[in-house]
Amino acid sequence: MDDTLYFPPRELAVMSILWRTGGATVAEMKEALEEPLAYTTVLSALQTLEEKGYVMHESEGRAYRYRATVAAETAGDSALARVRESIFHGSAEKLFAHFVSDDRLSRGELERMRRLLAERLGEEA
Amino acid sequence: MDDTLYFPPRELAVMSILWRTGGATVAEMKEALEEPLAYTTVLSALQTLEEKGYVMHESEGRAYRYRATVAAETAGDSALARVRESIFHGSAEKLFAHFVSDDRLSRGELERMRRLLAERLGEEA
DNA sequence: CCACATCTACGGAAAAAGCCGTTGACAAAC
DNA sequence: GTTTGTCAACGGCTTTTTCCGTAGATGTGG
Repeated sequence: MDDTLYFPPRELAVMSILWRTGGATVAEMKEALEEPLAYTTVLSALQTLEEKGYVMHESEGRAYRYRATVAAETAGDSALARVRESIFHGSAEKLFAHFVSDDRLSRGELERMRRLLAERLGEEA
Repeated sequence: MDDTLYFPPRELAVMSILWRTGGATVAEMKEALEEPLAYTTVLSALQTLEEKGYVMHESEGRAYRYRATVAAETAGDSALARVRESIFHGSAEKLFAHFVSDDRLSRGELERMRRLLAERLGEEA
């Protein structure tokens, strides 16, 4: 079993909306997507994802409501591991260093991160 | 100009080796890749990447030596932004929280991260 | 009942990604 | 000089991804 979750760009965009909303009909999905796509294009994407097992659907009135079957956190694990491995030479610290060097991070964000890290270090005592 | 760098799985594996080594011939690349691929398969991957402008080559003896034209850090920016956007609802803190919750992080790693973060917060004074 | 809107299923085209065999160039080994 | 090994170029095939039109089902308003 390969636990490596991988989503190509468009499929990731679809999953992203499912994670945000908790579930969506095709029409809602089409609306939520940045790019204007045909209705059937959106449906196809969802059906492809369903075939792969990353999505399921249930009837809601006359339409289907689609939901993710994998948690965003799980996908996050996989994605971060891949980024660490492939781009930061397997080093979590390198990834972290690069992550916090981003100018766009506000002081508030950084301080909340510090608090989180302190808690994480504390709990380990 | 679309500054979004995206590498499908195999191409990412190739880029990863170029970032690690600083450059590689086809034979070296073939050797370095996990999976056993035909020589021409590896060459094709490099040529595809070159066509996209992510890689260049120079002659070295009778062979070519390939190098990345994009820095790993640049690809890292792009990848982390995508992960943050798509999976962690655009929140750097959520990404961070998830990142540090990983059990496999050692105390030493966590402490070095704390130091990095402290420096980052200090320099902003 | 009929037109209209909304929905899924199905099929298929086009492009990207992945994979490799064959070919011909070239040099080193014999 | 001929064989052998290593190299890049090229073309071709398969699978995956992306995209959409058509068809058929079903409900709604007139």
